[in-house]
Amino acid sequence: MRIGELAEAAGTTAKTLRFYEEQGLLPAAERTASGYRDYDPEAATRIDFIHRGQAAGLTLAQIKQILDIRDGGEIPCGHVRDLLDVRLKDIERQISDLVSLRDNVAALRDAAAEPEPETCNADEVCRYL
Amino acid sequence: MRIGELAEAAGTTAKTLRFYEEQGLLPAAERTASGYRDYDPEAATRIDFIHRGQAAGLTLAQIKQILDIRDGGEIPCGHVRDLLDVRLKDIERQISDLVSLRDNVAALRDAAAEPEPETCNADEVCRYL
DNA sequence: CTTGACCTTCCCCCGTACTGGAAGGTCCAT
DNA sequence: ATGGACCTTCCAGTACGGGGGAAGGTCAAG
Repeated sequence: MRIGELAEAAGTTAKTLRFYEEQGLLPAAERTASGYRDYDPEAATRIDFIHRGQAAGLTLAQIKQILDIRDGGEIPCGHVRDLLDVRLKDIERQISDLVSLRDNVAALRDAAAEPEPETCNADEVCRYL
Repeated sequence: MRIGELAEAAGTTAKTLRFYEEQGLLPAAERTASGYRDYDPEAATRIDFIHRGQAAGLTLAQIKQILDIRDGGEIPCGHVRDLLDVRLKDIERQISDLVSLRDNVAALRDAAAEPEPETCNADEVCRYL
């Protein structure tokens, strides 16, 4: 099948598939006599996997690591678990950072809710920030 | 004072200050006869304000909006409040997105905690993702 | 007078995951 | 044979906040 068909089947674009190939996430496709990429319909499975990885917040580089292990004939379960573990800790850290930020921003906004401009002085630009 | 001194006083780098000037966050400094930027030590206050804005998660473009209002002789309280309001909603959305993601990733990781590689098949790359 | 630290402008580079567009070739139907 | 939809490669740009380094000028100390 051609790149456009595969892209539609996998819910993405031809442009993105060429990009994935360039990044090493998809193997170089076979070519027709005229140079068109000719895909096995099963390639869609691999693209689905990439999408699942993205949904889990993995970067393309991390997804590529998993794919490389699998392509090397090994079973990537262990690495997947490690990546998920690291990713989970990272997400937790992001959440707690954002929660702190939310509290700070909320406090600032509340202070700014009833502004008393006359107490502002130009030196500090805005006393509510 | 020279750009390097100001940078150190404000906890940043000369490079960043030139960048801020280029972006319109800092007014063009006066120049010495030989072309060196010559700052008023009070410029540090403005840089501190930029840092406070960044700490509140505002972009440089948003901080510039506030600065422009202040530089226009108006009081930016209202705009600051609006920006903080929008920022707060955005942070809350990010938090709830991340919480959902955390739950999904945690479930995947737990499933991968005791892998049964024999039940994996190459077609799906990794059944734990 | 020289050395070293500082300054100037300039343009390119980082990561992330694409997207847009130009210039040209191909496939299929009419 | 012609039109339109598709394909190819390559180059550039997006948002964000800077960083790296070259080529050259300047300043103060020794």
